[in-house]
This record gives sequence, C-alpha cells and structure tokens, in this order.
Amino acid sequence: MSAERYLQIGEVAEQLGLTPRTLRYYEEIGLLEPPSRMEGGFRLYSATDIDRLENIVQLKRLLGFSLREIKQVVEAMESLKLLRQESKQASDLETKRDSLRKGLEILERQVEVLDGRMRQVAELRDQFNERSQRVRERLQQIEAELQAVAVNTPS
Amino acid sequence: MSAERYLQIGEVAEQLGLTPRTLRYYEEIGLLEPPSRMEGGFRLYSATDIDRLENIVQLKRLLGFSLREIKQVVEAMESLKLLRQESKQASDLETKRDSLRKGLEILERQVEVLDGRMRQVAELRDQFNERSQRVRERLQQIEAELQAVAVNTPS
DNA sequence: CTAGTCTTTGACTTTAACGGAAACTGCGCC
DNA sequence: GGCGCAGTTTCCGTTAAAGTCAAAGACTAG
Repeated sequence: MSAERYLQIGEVAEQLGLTPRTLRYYEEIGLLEPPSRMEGGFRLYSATDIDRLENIVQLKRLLGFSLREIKQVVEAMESLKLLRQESKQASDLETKRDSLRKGLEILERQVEVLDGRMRQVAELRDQFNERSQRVRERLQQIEAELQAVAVNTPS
Repeated sequence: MSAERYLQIGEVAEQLGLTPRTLRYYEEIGLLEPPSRMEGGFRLYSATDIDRLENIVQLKRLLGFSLREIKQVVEAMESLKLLRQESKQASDLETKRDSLRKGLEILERQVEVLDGRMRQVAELRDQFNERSQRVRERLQQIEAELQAVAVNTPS
C-alpha cells in the first residue's frame, strides 16, 4: 500500500511560496504538527500536512492575521475535526447532539470574526474610494483648464 | 479661538488601544509627524494627529501591513494633501496635473488591494457559513430524533 | 509647596518571523 | 564501495516592532 506521496521540505516550501526555514519555524511554534521523518531525520510531509499549511498561508496572506491568531483558528478547526469524529462514533444521540452544538458554536464564532473583519475592510475601502473620487474630479477640472489654454494658444 | 482639545500621550494611547511607547516609536520612525508640545515638553496631540493615527492603526490591524508599507501609504496621502494646498496657489498646471495623477494612482491601488482583500475574506466567510448551515441541519435532524424517542418512551 | 501621577529620553530586553552558516544525509554515478 | 553535490539539519544571528526599566523632570489637587 501507501501510494501516498510524501514530499520533502523544499518541495513543499516551493509549492506554497515559502522557505524551508519558515516551515520549520511554523513547526517550532506549534502551528504545524511535526511531520514524519526519514531515517536520517529529513522531514516528510503528507498531503494532510500540506492541506493544513495551505490553510495557514491563506489566513496569513488574506487576513493579515498574526501567527498567534492563526494558531487559534487552526486549533478551532482541529477541535472541530475531533468533534466530527466523536459525533460519528457517538452511540447515543445526546452526546452526538452536544458535539454538534459545540462545533456549531465554533463555526459561528469564526463567521462572526470574518464578518466583522470584512465590514471593517469594506469601510476603509469606501473611505479611500471617496478620496479617489474627489481627486478624480479635481484632475478632470485641471485637464479641462489645460485644454482651454491649448485652444487659446495654438502652435 | 482654539476650542480645540489637545490630548496627552496617555489618553491618546488608551483611546487607540496602544501604549505611549508605541506612539513615541511611530514618531521616531517617521510615521507620525511630531505633535506640538507643552512648555515642559509634554506631547500634545491634535484631532488631526489622532485621525492619522487611527488610519495607521486600521491599516495595521485590518491588513497586517508592516509599518514600512504603512509609511508609504501615509506619505502618499501626505503628498496629496500638500498638493491640495499647493493647488490653491497656482503653480504650473501640468506639474499639478502630473502630481494629481500620481496621487490618484496610489489611491486607486489601495482601493484595489482593499477590495480584493475584502472579497477574499467574504468568500472565506461564506465557506464557513455553508458549513455552519450543514451542521445546523444535522443538528435539527438529531433533535427531531430525540424528540421522537421521548414521545415513544414516556416517563 | 508637597505628594502623587504622568511624561521625557535613553538604554536595554523581548517577541515574531525569519536569514545564514557549518555539519550532516540521500542519491546518482563510476 | 567511494565521491560529489544538492538538499536538509540544527544552532545562532538579525530585523522589525514594540515592551520594560530607570532617573529626571512636569503637571495637578489639595
């Protein structure tokens, strides 16, 4: 078995646009679960590892979250995954329901955070947009003036 | 005149959720124009100073911009403001137009960045929202089952 | 004018997020 | 097997962005 493709740190790094050093750093601060190793100690990343990494990179690039904040999110996702497992296996309905409720709560909080963030970014964008608009008007006005001058003083 | 309220560093810091040290630091690296001072040397921040600070904090918090990047933005805004002043006193029109174009370009790029960022955040939020929705449905289903069981086995 | 709270500068420390160097490993080739 | 060399390891260094601490001075209430 194990048609599973394991990648070394360099390949993973390139695929994600990071450096190997960064991957080790993320592992060091607990963002990333330590991947398996070869005999000699080389890291081997599984597809799951890489999925998680992609998540992290997204959060960082898109949201400008600090690594600490990202860690919180990642941990939330992780506990969500655990809850899912638990909920599948749970024999009695009440346990299952409680797991689902907990998971739902986590998800809803994430949505709230993202929603708030989004609205703030939108607001900032609008501010900049208004400014742009004013500058555009001013610019047109000046261009009109230039046009007028050109007409009055032909070559 | 001067019903203007000047604030000291501590009050400003609290209002913005920063520490006084941070404000001094921002000033030190040229992010913030040195505010006026009392006789004894205490810093006095005007409403304009605080507005600028709020902008900076937002850029930092929402987008995770580095202070260096923020400085670029702030400088662009500043040169736009200068242009406005200068624009009142007629200098040569073509120079004016070129400066405005430059400023506009910077502003538009910011808007683009913000807009893209916003849409990405929204997308991520929607993903989470869908997941939430699924969990909610699952949860209702389970609650219904529990209800059924309760009905069939009265105390 | 005195006590108590803020503020100033300056130097040192800390934390996040990496970069670089020297030693070690995996692997193809003879 | 031995060699060469790129990729990897760990450890220490660095830079940005503050935090902390100290000593001296400034404001304010009583």
